[in-house]
Amino acid sequence: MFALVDANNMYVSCERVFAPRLAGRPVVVLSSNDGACIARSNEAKDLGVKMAQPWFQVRHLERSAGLIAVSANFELYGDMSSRMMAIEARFAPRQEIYSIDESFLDFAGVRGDLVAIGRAMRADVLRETGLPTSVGFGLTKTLAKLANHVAKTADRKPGTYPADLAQVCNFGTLSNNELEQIFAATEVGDIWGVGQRIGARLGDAGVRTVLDLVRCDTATLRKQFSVVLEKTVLELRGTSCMDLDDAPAARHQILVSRSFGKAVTELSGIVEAVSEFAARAAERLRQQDGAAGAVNVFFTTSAFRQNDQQHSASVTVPLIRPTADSRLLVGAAVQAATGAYRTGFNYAKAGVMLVDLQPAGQHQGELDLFADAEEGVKARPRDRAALMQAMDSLNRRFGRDSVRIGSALQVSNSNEVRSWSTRQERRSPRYTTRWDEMPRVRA
DNA sequence: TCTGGGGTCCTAGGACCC
DNA sequence: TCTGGGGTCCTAGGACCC
Repeated sequence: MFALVDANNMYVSCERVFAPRLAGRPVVVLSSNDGACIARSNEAKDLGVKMAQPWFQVRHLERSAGLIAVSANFELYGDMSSRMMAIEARFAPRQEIYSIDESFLDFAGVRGDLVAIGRAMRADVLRETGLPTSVGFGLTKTLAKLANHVAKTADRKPGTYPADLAQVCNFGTLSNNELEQIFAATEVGDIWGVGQRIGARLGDAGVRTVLDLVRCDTATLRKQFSVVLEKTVLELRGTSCMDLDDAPAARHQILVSRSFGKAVTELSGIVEAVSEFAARAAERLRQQDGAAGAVNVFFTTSAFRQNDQQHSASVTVPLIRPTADSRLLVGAAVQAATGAYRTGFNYAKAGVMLVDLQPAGQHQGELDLFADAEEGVKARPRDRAALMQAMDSLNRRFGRDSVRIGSALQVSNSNEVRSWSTRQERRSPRYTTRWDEMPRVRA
């Protein structure tokens, strides 16, 4: 038996823990540049705010409906997430952390009333972190996801599903008949693995509810759609096709990308941004003890600005050998950006992707063959690793960017506000991860 | 004026090989 | 006129997730 536990409106709930004035109010959390709504409280959903909806489209609700918007504070959310995950892990032998606000738990072999266990887990998470959660139990991961959807919806919109399934929903206790009624009341698009495109195509074929879908012939689905959809249907019928993954492998790619706060036209701005993104990606690469075989750099104009000439560049630079050295990775990114840059465009977004990732130190044998080819970076591998380690630990201790790669600083002084950097005008303090931003209690 | 930032998996088709 | 066949590997793109 699997459980899927997730926080309700995670980002908004995190903000509410430290700002009680947000309780009961319509609240949205905004993406970088305060561009779009990436989380909504139930009250904001009721006002009709859609996921990923541009802020300028709903901004009028600030005055007319008391909508409150805050900038995303990912440092806070990440820390709250790890606290929540640790509590959930106490309740089952195995846990897969699926996203910042969701984990699957494997209850195989656990005895007792699962609904009672689910309620106890909710209560612990709420008491220890302040975050409200929903819990769904099912024979497969897809069913657990659906049970979770039922738990949340029964709580939020009474009438859709039986009221006693609110907050904690265990499909294991339902009869076939009851389960069919739930399937019939759920649209295919609400299923894990069916998005907009597939949902629309299924709709065209007359398959609208989950009940319609589970009655389809799997071989036909496989032929007309994909094995992914076939697996989804098998899982809905109770045949487990997806295992719990409690030992996540290292990432296959590392991406750092950002929309600019203001359009960038000069090469210098692109180079600055790309340098910083590459340095940030390299940090993450070293965290997983990996090395990158190639660096991809892209930058693009905005398709939303229809009067602008459009241009997208994407260049991949292979490295002489896999590395996690920020200097080499930043160098490669700058080289790629310089080569692909074209003058006369309003660039709106850029990114750096590290690809061909592999465990660090796999290529020890061939090292010195190529040493001279890495221009400007003269260091033996061991010195190189030590230097990067020192840089990472200084940055951890004294704050991000205490030590940086030179080329990221060449163009503009680090103290001045760079034109491309993102705007976040409404960010809350990082209450749980910065000493100087901790909440204060007045006696 | 203003439109997120990460990831994963699968598939089709081309390059290449014998 | 007729112009092999089967396999692997890689990449780009599409779909999905939160």
